[in-house]
Amino acid sequence: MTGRAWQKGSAELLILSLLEHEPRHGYDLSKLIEARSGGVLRFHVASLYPLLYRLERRRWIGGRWVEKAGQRRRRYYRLTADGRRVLETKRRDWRTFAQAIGGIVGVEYA
Amino acid sequence: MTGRAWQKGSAELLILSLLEHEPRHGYDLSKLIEARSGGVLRFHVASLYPLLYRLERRRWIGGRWVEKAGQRRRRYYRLTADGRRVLETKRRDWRTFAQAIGGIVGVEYA
DNA sequence: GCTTATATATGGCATCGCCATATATGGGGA
DNA sequence: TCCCCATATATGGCGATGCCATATATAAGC
Repeated sequence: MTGRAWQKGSAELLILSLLEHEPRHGYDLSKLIEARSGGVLRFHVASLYPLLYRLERRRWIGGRWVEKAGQRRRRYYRLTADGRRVLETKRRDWRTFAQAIGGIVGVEYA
Repeated sequence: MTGRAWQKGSAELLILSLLEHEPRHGYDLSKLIEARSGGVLRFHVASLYPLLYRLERRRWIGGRWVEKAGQRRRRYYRLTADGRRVLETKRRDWRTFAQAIGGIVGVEYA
C-alpha cells in the first residue's frame, strides 16, 4: 500500500497520456497502466470508471460505445482538443513537481 | 491549484526528509518547503500540524516543547530510529513511483 | 496603535482512490 | 457439462489527506 497515496492526482495524467495517440476503452487502460509500469502502478476499476466519466464531463475526452458480435460492449475514449492542451500542461506541471520533490528529499531519477 | 492533488501522500516524505539532519519546528518546516522548492511546493499549516501529530503518534518523529524568553513556544521534532527506516523506504518508493509515471507519460527529469 | 511575521491549533469540507458487489459474455479445462 | 477465469462496465459507501476559515498569542517595525 506504500505508494498508493501518491497516485491521487496522477491518474488523470496517466489516462490522458495513454489516450494521446489512439482511442482506448476503460478496461484496456487499466491493464495498460499495470503492464507498462511493470506492476508498480495499478488502478482499480472502481477508481477508473468514475474518473473517465469525470474527464468526459470536463470535455477532456470523448467516449463512444462500440458493439461487436460475440463481445461485451466497450466504450472507447479519445482525447479532445481541450484534453490535449490539458495534457501538455499537466505533463509540465508533473515534471516541475517531481523535480521539486526530488530536490528536497534528495532523490535523483537517473 | 494545478499540482495540489499530487501533494497528497508526498507530505510525509517531505517532512521526514527535512528532519533527517536536524530537529525543526512546524512553522520552520512549512517555510522550508516553500523556499527550497522555489514556491512550487507549499503546505498550509492546517495540513501541517495534524500531519506532525500523526507522525508523532506513529513514533516516526518525536517532539518536545522549547520555551525561550521573548518568543512564542515552539515544538521541535526529530526523527526517531523508526522514522529513519521509514524515510529510506519512502525515498525508494517515491523514486520507483516517479520513474513509473515518467515512463508512461513520457517525462524525463533530466 | 496598527500591521506583519512568527507559531500553534482545530472544526468542517472536498477530493479521490479503494473495497465490495453487481451485471453480462466468451473461452478453456476437468 | 460445468465451473472458473478473463473480459468489460457500473456504483454505493468508506477512509485518507489536504484545504479553508478561524482562533489564540507574542515580538518587531513603522
